[in-house]
Parts: sequence; structure tokens; C-alpha cells
Amino acid sequence: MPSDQTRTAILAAAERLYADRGFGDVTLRDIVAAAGVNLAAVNYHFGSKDELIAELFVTRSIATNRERLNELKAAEEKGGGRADIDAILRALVGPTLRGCLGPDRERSTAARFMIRASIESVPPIRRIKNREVDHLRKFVAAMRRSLPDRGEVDLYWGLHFALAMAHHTIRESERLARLSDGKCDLNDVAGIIERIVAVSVMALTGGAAEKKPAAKLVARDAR
Amino acid sequence: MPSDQTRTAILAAAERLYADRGFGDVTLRDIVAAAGVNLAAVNYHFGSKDELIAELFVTRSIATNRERLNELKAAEEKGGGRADIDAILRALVGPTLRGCLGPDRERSTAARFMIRASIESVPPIRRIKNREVDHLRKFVAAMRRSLPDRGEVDLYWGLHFALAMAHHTIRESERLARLSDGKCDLNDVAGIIERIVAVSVMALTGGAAEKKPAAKLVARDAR
DNA sequence: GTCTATAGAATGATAGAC
DNA sequence: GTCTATCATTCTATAGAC
Repeated sequence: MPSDQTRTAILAAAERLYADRGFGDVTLRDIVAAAGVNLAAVNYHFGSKDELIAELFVTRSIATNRERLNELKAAEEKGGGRADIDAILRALVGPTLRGCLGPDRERSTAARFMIRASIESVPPIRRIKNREVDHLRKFVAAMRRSLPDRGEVDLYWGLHFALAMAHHTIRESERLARLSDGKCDLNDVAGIIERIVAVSVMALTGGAAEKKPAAKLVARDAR
Repeated sequence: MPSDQTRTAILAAAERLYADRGFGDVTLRDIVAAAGVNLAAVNYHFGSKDELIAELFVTRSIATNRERLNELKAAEEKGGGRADIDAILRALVGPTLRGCLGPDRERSTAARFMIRASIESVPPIRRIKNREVDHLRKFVAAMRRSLPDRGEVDLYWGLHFALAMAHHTIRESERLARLSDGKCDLNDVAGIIERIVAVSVMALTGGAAEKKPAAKLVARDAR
């Protein structure tokens, strides 16, 4: 896969068109026209329309996952192997939210594409998301170290709810803005992250924001 | 629209096929074959494939919305015009969750169809969901009566997060079951509802489950 | 009014020339 | 590695039988 100008042009054109008009309304012919290449080039380079979409999505999502793990690692190192629960949750939902929300002007093509992927949830993207479980287990492990007294089931539900709020905010940002008549500021990404983290911490700790001093390091990665 | 055997057969076959195999994998030809009718009958009775999907979805979703409003009304009457916040939230997420989750054996075709609609989120269904805002305003109004001291923005976020947890649980139930290795019991619908309501109440009341005595009736439906 | 048979337009995929 | 030409399948539209 050396400097493929055609391949790159297809990827760029596809991401932009999908971001602007959604997966359902964009045909391969639209993409090749925008990229200035031949129709058959898509199948040659990617195999199928679905695989083109999959490639676009994995590229963006491994970047987000790496960011998440970096933040998680930093939080755990700072806490001597055991991160505060809010830092863990911030590492989980922060990169995704920062990547998708924010002032309209600054929304990159990549961001709009990921929003679209979150909303439309087309088959190739669902298949990739289903392989995300291993990635999430690392956060469960960190949560277990952070809240060793909490039952395991509660940890899973807490993680699940945190992701629920983050993804639903991305998916339904327009509806929330309309429902609230603009009163919910969806450009205040930092505020949204703190709101979601705060609720998730409450869900996990039962309302009392108990702050425990870092105890001895728990090295074993459970599971 | 008198006793349309053909029309009914199409609806039943379409709902079953979509529930089983998803919107992307089922063609109109599959549907008419299962229903034992002619291809053109779909366009005659519904106009297009999208309108057929829309009709299936609105039928099920007005049923859910009516159930929601009935529960809300009962809760407000019981409280003399002002319902407890947990009852309001239970009326919001209960019908949806009861309709979609539960023991596999008892999952009706309608339930599986609604899960599919929630996961795949195809254009005609998105269009209908976007008109759901007026329905949600009734819940915001009830929440305002229940928590008059809470800022309006917090109410919107609370409602938003409650819906987030409910819908995400439906959408990602399989992933949660896999992540938790079956430890999160997704057949315990009542337990899930209480979990979501509890977290939503905490999100709205700041962690302290304050229970205020019903004050004087607030009749005006704000907004 | 209700339904059938059939044709049309558009799409994703592929075979083979260059 | 790229392109032209073509295929099978899909949704949609219409003319006409019952």
C-alpha cells in the first residue's frame, strides 16, 4: 500500500460526503465523482462499500481509543496504580465527547463523520463496535482497582450508564437543543463532560462522593 | 381502509422479517414473498418502502407513548397534581424498557422490531423520532411541577440522561451482557428500571434523595 | 377500489482490456 | 493500478385486468 493517491482521494471524499449527507444518501458514484477517480477503483482498493465505511470508522476510532487509554494510564500513574473514579470516567467519555461535540465552526470532517456513524449505526460500523468489548474491559479493571468495595455488577452498570450518557448526548444533541430551546449549551464540551462524570460517579458511589485515600497498589488485573 | 387482508399481511410479514433480520437485509421482495402478495401491493398500500417502515414504527410508538402518558397522569393525580420525580421518570422509561427487554421467550415480534428500530435507526424512523419533542415537553412540565426549585436546564439534562440510559440499555443489551459475562441480568426488567430511575433521580436532586411533601397544586403547564 | 404484470432507473459489484 | 463495459439486484412507477 504505497503512496496511493487514488486510495487517499477516495477516503477523503467518502468521509466528507458521508459526514455531510449520511450513509444512506451517498452512492459510490457520488464518491468517485467527488474524488475524481473511476467507479471500479473503490472495489479494487477496498473490496466493497461496506469495507470502505469500515476503514473510515476504524481509523477514527482507534485514535479515540488510544486517547482514552493514554488518559487512563496517566490517571493511574498519578495515583500510584489506582486512579480516582472520576478520572477514569473522564478518560472514558472525554475523548469521545471532545471529538464529536464543540462549536460548529471547529467541527472537523472527522468529527462530523463520527457523529454520523453514531447516529446511523450502519452494519459495518456495528460489527466494529461489537469488537470493542476488550477495550472496555481495561476500564472495568481500572474501576475495580479504584472502587474495590463496589460489587462487580455495579461497576458494569456504571460504565454502561456513563457510555449511555456520552453517546446519547452525541446522537441526540440536536433534539436536546430543540427540546431545551437552546438552554442546554452543547458547545460547552467541558461542562458536559463534567456533568456526565458527576452523574456516573453518583451512580457508582450511591450519591456520596466519597474520596478514599489511595491504598496499597492492586496489581492483579482481574478477569 | 376496510378489511384489508393484503395490507395486514404485508404489515405482519414486514414486522416479522425486519425484527428477525434487520432493515438492511430485508427487501420488499422478501416481504411480499412471505406475505403471499404481489410486489406492487406494497407501493399501492404504503407508497414506498420507507413509508411502510414508518407505519410499522408509528403504530408501536404511539402505543408506548400512550402508556407513558397514562402512567404520568396516574402519578400526578395520585399526588394531587404534583407527582414524585421518581414516578415521573418511571413513567418515562418504564413502558419503553418493558416493551423491549425481558425474557427471550416472551419477546414478541413487536418488541424485537422496536429493538431493531432502536439499533439501526433508519431514516424514516429518525424522522418520526424527531417529532417526539412535543411528547417529551409534557414530561418536562411534570418535572418542573415536581421539582420547582431545580433550574430548568438541570431538568432537561435529567430527562436527557434518563432517556440515554434507557435507550442505550436497549441498544447495547447484548454488549453489556457480554462485557459483564452475563452478570448483569437483562431479563430483570423491573430491576433495570429501578436502577435507571435511581440514577436519574440522583442526577436531578444532586445525590440527596430529598422527598418533599406535596405542596400546593401548580396548575399551569409551563411553556 | 384492489391487485397483477411488467417496465424503468439506479445501485453495488465484477470481468477483462489496457 | 486503472478504466470501460456490463451484470444482477433493488426500489419505484404505470398500464391494465379483475
